[in-house]
Amino acid sequence: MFTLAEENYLKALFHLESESKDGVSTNAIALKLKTKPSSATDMIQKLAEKKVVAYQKYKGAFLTKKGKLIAADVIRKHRLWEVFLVEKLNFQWDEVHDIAEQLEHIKSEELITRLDTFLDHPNFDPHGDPIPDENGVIKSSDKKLLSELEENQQGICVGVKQSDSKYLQYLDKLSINIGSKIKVLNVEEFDGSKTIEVGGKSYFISEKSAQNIYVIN
Amino acid sequence: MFTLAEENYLKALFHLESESKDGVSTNAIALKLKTKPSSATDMIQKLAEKKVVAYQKYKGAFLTKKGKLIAADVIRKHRLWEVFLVEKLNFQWDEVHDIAEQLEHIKSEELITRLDTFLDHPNFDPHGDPIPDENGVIKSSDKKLLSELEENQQGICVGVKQSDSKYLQYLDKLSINIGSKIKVLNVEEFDGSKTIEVGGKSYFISEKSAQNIYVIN
DNA sequence: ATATAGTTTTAGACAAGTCTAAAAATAAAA
DNA sequence: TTTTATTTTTAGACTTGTCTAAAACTATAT
Repeated sequence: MFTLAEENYLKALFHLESESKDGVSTNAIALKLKTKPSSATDMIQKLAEKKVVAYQKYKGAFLTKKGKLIAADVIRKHRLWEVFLVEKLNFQWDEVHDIAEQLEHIKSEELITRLDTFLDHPNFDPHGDPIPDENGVIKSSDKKLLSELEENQQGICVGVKQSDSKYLQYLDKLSINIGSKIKVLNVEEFDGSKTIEVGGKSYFISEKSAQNIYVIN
Repeated sequence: MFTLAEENYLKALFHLESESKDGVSTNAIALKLKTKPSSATDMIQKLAEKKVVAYQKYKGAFLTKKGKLIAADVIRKHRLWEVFLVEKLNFQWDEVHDIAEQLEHIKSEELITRLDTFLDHPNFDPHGDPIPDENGVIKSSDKKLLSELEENQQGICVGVKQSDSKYLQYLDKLSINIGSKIKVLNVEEFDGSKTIEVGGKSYFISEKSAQNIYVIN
């Protein structure tokens, strides 16, 4: 069983690993977790003893297979709770992170199994990030930007890149939501703006705006 | 802001106060929280400094007005989460306590407000215990046992006293659930057994069984 | 009223997780 | 290749919440 602090370190390591090829420096971890490098060193050494992290002094750390599983499980919980908060409690996409950060540490396999079922086994969280399955496997997603779609292509909205309230309200006007099917009817060559179809109606969207919306297709 | 441990002490105190007129002994608190009396003393002293507990050495402790509010809030969260677990995730009444024990410490006013709305502002948890409102006020409940009802009286099931799986399955057969309207058609004098009407059908229930079901009317 | 039993508090220790300050190792620059 | 700068680790201290053992208080019984 892992403590809250341990889980947070594993999660941070998981995210940092995917960004940098080499081992992750204790400094980078400290930065991510808003703590001091000395604290990170302490914890990484502890996690190394527990065999969830591989670590050599001054050489950085990375997750072992076991560590990756635990981290993926925490991330799974986090993202499932985010879906719950948005879909069921009507939070906006940008309001849920801090709450999910707490909920992800609730200990109960059964709870997550049932939550997953209740939410109808979602594959993506409200930010468009994939939700690992029960075995920690992350479906390699075809997540791309709406701006990358060409004429007559379509995709399902899985999230947004940056999400401030005003922008979300704008999306509401276009009836774009998670799960919305978006079809590109027309692309304007000179500025990349698009005409799209959402829910039977057509709308106009600028290239800049389309670069902020994630879709899978 | 109160820590998880502090919240648990306040909650324990809240429950213990309602059982005994005098101040609550540190021993009783330790017993309830499965810790040692010395630990309880330490914590009570700390809470006294924070003005949420009134405490005199060797004389026991009780909650101040402020302490009561905080305790009621934790209990509110606990019970709302229990309703969620049972009504939405289909847990059984006896499986939810430990999970709610964790969920009750999640910090977010907004979350609880929305959860309350999502659950349609329930007044009772699955065990029939009343849910304090946003101001910590507990509706004085008319909770009684089904066995106390007389002929032609009726009540709404708000929970059970003891709940093992087998018993819950038995209740399912009688289509008794939280919120079920139960009408007493007939009471057998010599053994207290009853004929009741639930959902348009009539069933037979023993006195012993009726003593296990909470209703309000 | 005094000895005894039971309860409650204090004192000191420990584990987890953090911090600061100083030492050690690595990387960069002259 | 030295020197200098930067990164990383160690050492020691602090906080929270717990514990054990001992001391202080209260209640009980003779």
